[in-house]
Amino acid sequence: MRLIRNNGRMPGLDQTAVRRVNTGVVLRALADADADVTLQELVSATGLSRRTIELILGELAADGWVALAVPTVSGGAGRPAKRFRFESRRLVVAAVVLDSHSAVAVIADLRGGELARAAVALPDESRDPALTVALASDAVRRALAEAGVAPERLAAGTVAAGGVIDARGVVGRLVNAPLWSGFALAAAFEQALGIPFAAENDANLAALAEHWAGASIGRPDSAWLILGHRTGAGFLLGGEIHRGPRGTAGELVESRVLNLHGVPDEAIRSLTSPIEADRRRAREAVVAAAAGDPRAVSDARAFAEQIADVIDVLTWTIAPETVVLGGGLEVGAGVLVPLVSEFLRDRGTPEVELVATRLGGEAPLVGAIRRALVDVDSWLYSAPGAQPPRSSEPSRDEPRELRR
Amino acid sequence: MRLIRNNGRMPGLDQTAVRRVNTGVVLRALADADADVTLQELVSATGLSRRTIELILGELAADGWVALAVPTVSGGAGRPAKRFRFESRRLVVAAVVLDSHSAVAVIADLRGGELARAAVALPDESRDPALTVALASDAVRRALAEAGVAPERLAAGTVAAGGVIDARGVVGRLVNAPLWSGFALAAAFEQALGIPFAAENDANLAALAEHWAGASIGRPDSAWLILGHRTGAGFLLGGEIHRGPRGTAGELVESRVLNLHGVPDEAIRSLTSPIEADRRRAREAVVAAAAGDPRAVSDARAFAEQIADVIDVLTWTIAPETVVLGGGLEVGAGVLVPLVSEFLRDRGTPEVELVATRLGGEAPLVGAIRRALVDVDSWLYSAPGAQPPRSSEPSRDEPRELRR
DNA sequence: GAGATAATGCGACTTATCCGCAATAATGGC
DNA sequence: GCCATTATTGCGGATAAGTCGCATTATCTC
Repeated sequence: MRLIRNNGRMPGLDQTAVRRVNTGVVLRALADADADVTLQELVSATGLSRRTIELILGELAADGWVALAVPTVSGGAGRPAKRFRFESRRLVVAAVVLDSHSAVAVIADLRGGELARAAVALPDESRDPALTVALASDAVRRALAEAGVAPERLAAGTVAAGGVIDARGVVGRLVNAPLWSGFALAAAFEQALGIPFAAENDANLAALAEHWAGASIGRPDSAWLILGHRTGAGFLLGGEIHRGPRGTAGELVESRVLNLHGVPDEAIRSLTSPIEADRRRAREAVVAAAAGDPRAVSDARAFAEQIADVIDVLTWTIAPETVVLGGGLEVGAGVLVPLVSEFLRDRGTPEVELVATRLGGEAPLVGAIRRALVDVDSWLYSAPGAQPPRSSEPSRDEPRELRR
Repeated sequence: MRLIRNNGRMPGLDQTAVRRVNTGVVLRALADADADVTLQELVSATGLSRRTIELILGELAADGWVALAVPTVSGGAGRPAKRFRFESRRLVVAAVVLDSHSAVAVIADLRGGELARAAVALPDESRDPALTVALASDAVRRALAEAGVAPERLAAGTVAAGGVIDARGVVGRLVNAPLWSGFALAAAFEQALGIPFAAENDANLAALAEHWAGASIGRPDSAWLILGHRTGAGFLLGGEIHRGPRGTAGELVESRVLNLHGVPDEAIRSLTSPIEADRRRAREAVVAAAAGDPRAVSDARAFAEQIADVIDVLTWTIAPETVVLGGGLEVGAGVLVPLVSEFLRDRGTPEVELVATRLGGEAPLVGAIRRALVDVDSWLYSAPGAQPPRSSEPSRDEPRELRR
């Protein structure tokens, strides 16, 4: 007699849910604080009573999430308040960035701070997914060792790569690497490292990074755009990556209608080239355009017009509030932004904020860190019904109230 | 000493929050049930104990949200269970659809069922926003009276209109109606009727409607598309309307890059015309194409190619899982869908589900009902920290535990 | 060293959930 | 028609977790 549908909807709550949520709220407040905090500060931040916070802190301290800070020198009169410190290395995450020639692995703490980094060259053009994952996983382990963190503390990871990657971390099509098509990239890293792993398009992660700690802070609807030698976009909607059901969102270069393939040979387009010599020539073209050299200005205008066309299309579809020029374009932003804005005005495109990346080439890596942290957050901080990671529990003395 | 940021994050919970949430869970289970339900059924649907549900039902009944159903004839042995009925008319919502010639107002109950409808002709081409709102509000009041519902029970409303409308219900640009530019449409209805009102683009509401009760059920990432005489799209991402910060998402016709203005004169394009004679000719063209008439087939192919081009662009940006052909196109779906699919294959566009509207011309209206219900849901069913409507409380005996 | 000040530690009270027993109201066989 | 069977109801009591407030404690200032 199934008269009532309850398709995965929220189940009823009991008191223990309250404690679960409140524990998360307190932990989050601690993690977000700039410095060690007092009970009073937690009271005003969470709205909970001091007594409750006291009890929760007791449990958190017993499980190693917080520690009493050294009895710092106090300011005013009265009994000095205890200060509590969030143990941001209680767990760490891994970020991996793959390109055709190398892999970089970074270990970061729960606040996103980088603890260690390791790089590895990938066999020239071998393009073997399994080998790549093996080498990159080794790099993660080396970085972990260098950071001096026990492997059990590694809670989650994210790998950034080019091309179409769907929500389950399966590669759709990698430019120039047919062997990767259909490869379960995220699952391969999960297998190799024994922790939950996500795989995401690098432009999407760059967009996430800029929103977290870059040029689009406070702009939850933004796009990260690269054009020229490479072409792609990453979209953030409501602060979350928008990849679409098959991961195709952002791979503008694949559209034969938009036709961004036929790349003319203006030097300025090579700002996004992976080859240093090309990039140097492109930078020279930017300087020349800035100086008013007619040929360089004409080239820059042609490039800017193509950028404006793409932004116009984005405005009537994805409708970002902000567009971040990334992947090398930031070098030419001084010349390009005014030109692009002019073309947009000509087309009657509604105003869009146009800014240059602030994270530069680090953007995909920073985004991968952030992405992994979001995964951890989802089970670490409250959220009734959240699930702890599947593979390996980070530690035996996991706090009970966070377990289920 | 603001060391802790708590920018609108979730505050701590106390026990009353549990009751608030559980009350909402029970109410939602009641509302979602197909028929009157027993306590046992609520237990299995919510996971709460019978005792708790009993207490909550007592409060809900006292406040008029549920009633004891007639002691229906029972089936098996044992004491027959009481059956509870959700009072779906405890509150109602209003949906208004504006086009250039008329306004339609509908009153619907909390399950979305239509209770009454009223229409009004708008003065020919007068295009006065204030007058339009006044006439449409009168239609709402007439429908309310016809439904026999006390005005205090009207909880929220939504108005559907063409053009760019931002998240606060301000009109950006209405095709052929410059007087409307910048008009605060939602606020005008709020003023006139004294209840929270939303204003949304009609294509966006159509997309919402198809997902709720039409062709894209179970497809939270979908697009509703219309091309030809009229051109526009509505996007649903994660089950919610995606309009972009300025409401520009979906107004593809505005893009000079996509250039969907220059409408050739193939008869089949007039499927989306507001003029009945044009539509009849278009339907004849569809029949002719289906019969193999060379000229008609050629026209249909040209139209299908343009549709395919738009879908290709959407795939690499919005990336819908499903595209619903609406606003008259459903008539030609039999002819158009295969042709569009063929063009998409040619372009290498990843597979997209392509379906015809199931709600037809009612889609924007149904979407407006749904949109208003979503507003009500947000404060009616649980959600700690939810706000009741601003303007007029629906009734004096509002349940206490739902108030704050 | 005394007073002022602010944080801590803890007991008492409240809210809301869950558990389980006894009472209740139908059905159906004899 | 009566009684056993059965599922539901009604309600008292235990438990979890949050709030309030008083007495205590630790530090600074004069």
